[in-house]
Amino acid sequence: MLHRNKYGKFLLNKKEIFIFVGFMKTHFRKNIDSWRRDYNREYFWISTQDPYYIWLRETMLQQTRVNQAAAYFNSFIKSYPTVHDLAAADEDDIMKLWQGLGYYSRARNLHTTAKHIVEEFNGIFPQDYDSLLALKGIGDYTASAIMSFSFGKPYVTMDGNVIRLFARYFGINGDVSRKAVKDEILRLANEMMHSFDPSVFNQAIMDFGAEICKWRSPECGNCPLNEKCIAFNKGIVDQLPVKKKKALKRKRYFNFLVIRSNDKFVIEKRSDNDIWKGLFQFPLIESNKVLAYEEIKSKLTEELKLKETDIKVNEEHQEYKQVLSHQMIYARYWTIESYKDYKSRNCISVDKLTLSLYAYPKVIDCYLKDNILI
DNA sequence: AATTCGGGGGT
DNA sequence: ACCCCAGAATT
Repeated sequence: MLHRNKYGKFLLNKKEIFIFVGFMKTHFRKNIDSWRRDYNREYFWISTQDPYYIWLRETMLQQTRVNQAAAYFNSFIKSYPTVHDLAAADEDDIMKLWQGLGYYSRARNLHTTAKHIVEEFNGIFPQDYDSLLALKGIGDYTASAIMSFSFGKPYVTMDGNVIRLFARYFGINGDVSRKAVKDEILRLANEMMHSFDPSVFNQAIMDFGAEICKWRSPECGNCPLNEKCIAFNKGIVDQLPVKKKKALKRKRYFNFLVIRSNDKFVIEKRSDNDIWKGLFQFPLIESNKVLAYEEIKSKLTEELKLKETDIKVNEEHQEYKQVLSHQMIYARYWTIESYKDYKSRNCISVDKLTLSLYAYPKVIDCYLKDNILI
């Protein structure tokens, strides 16, 4: 059935491909079904089809491991048991509860969409894909998750696990960051789902990707799909899926000014379209290199308009490094004794005892825990 | 299509 | 070091 073309690749005519893929589909469906029947993954969240819970859970799981999101999910449903509670919440409180989970636009979009559902839809989630997709923070994956897990409709949740599983099983060697390649995988997955319970199928393929068809050291030896898995039979499992290399990280130097007078501290909310939008920090001077003591002192008068007679700057050598997906943050801290209340930029003055009520990025939270709140 | 949004964890 | 993670929004 298989013969080679002049490039050495296997070539099939249309009819042969149809039959070949048909065999693979039957094999996949049969074996993924028997696998998931024996499989029992422990989940930390309650078993439910409530779209509010599904939406919240799937939003937290975007680019986030199950184990990392679980505790956050539980604290959210405790503080905000319904979409009405979330809609009525103070955004700073939501951010505080989200602190540490990352991708903070998710938390802001969560609030926006909760308010939208309460005000426009009387608290009822829309039950069609396009209406869900139109909501802030809901993309293809999350819309499909709500459609299948809450409403039992046949939409494939094509996450990283599913892309990896299908790229390997069908030996797809196109760059999976390209839309055409993802569309092809989605088409195959949709055919596979046919006549399955959509929620069972989605759960099965995502669990399978996470537990068996793992990125590194996948369990091909025990894999119930290995008989027809193209990547396995060609010995190229570790080469799939194909993805473009990541860009280099930008380096940024953050000089935080810990301004205190008596037991008051100055913090400000990040509002630019930049990392950590909506979180609080100490007043910041950013630079493209490490700044020396004298340079900091001159910037204080320039950028923060602090008078030298009103302050006393203490040298601080501690540095925290924070690695993000696209940036390296080198954070330094300068303690400043201020003899007057500092009021400038969008700063607020906060008592030491209430500092912990605000949401901070990790570099600030760690500094507070190590040096202030001890 | 490419880039940018965190932070934790595996290899 | 490097890459991934139950992705989405923006440019």
